Amino acid sequence: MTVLKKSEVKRAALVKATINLVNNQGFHAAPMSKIAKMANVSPATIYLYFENKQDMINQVYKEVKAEYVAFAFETFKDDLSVEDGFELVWRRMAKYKLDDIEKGFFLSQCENTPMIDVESRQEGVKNLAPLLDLWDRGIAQDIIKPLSHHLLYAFSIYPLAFLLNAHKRGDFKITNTHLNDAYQAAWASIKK
Amino acid sequence: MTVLKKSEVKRAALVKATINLVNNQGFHAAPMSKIAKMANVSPATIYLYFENKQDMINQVYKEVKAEYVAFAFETFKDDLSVEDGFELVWRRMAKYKLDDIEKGFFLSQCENTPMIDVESRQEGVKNLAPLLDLWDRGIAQDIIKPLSHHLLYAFSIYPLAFLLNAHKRGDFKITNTHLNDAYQAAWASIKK
DNA sequence: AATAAAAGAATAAACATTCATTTTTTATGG
DNA sequence: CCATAAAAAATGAATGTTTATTCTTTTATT
Repeated sequence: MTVLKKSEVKRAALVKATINLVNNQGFHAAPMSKIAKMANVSPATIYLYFENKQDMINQVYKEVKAEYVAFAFETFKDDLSVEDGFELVWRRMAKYKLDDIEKGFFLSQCENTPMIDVESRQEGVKNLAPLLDLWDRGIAQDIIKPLSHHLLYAFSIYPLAFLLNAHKRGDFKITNTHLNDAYQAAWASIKK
Repeated sequence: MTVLKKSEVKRAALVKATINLVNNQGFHAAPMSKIAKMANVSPATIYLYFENKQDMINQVYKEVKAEYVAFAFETFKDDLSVEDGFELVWRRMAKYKLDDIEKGFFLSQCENTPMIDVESRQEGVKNLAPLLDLWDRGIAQDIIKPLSHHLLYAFSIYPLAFLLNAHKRGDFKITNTHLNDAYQAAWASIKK
């Protein structure tokens, strides 16, 4: 087990508290004082780790996004077929978000709000490069529709965010069957 | 031309200002004072039309959502085939959001945040009943995959929100070709 | 003993909401 | 059609809280 320096423990608690509060109350109702309290830390301590609230939310977003994509591609190998590669990555993405609903939901929420700075968002998107490469390979091989990355993303990856929200709200329980159906729908929408 | 009572004019200006500010700064950075200024109205006037900020955002959401669905189904007829009916409604939804990007983006933003009250969200969802009926018809006729409404929505309608956001941010311009491609992808994901 | 990390209390600005007046609209009687 | 009084709508300024952030002191680490 890795031993964390004290400071890393506190920082992690702050990140976790931020995600939780933003998820459940919204950014507007997640004051620094509450975040500090939830992380068992003094408000002043936050400013040892983050410049200000905006910097905090940006850092949290970038970290979670990077972790998410790293997880999704962890077991990916270049010699997989496009279809197998896509399925693998898609399922890892789903797994990441379902195994840590809070982080998954946080990412969803960040997709649509002006909460995150433009630069941070762009940096978050950069992480997706391996997926875009995979799609390009698929397009070259005539397996995937020759569409803009935006369209491919919108129809194959983005829908997960909706399902996750419904799941977290309790409107809808994502079962294994649903997950399989969802994967089929994702693939059907982008395959040639 | 319908003549509006003075009050309806002011209320409409407030709604518009709210949508604009929430879209561009986020709920947390849309103070009542700014909303009032943008609507050319005194802050106190807001409270003649809305109970408080939360009530305001809920009302705005419900109104826009109702208008959106009404528009989408305006030209719908029960005697259309499932496929034609779906295409019609899908395209009307896209048209509504593209013709009024601000409202369209506002709706997208509302899908993922705890900004809107649970009850208001549920009321907004109720409007979609005709679409769910259409899907059920399609399922009964073996034209549409027998999936949960949540899945059908996630893959066929929800992706528009992503495209609209990218469009509004300037990352991506939705052309007619894109729109056709998007419709094809939407249909491919839900058709049997 | 020196340095770094953390804390609680203090500060100043921003905020949602209300209050006391003023302006505008509506209704009424000549 | 007008004058005017009552009612409604709208306002700017005030209120009391809440907020992000900083300051000074205390505690922990080196």
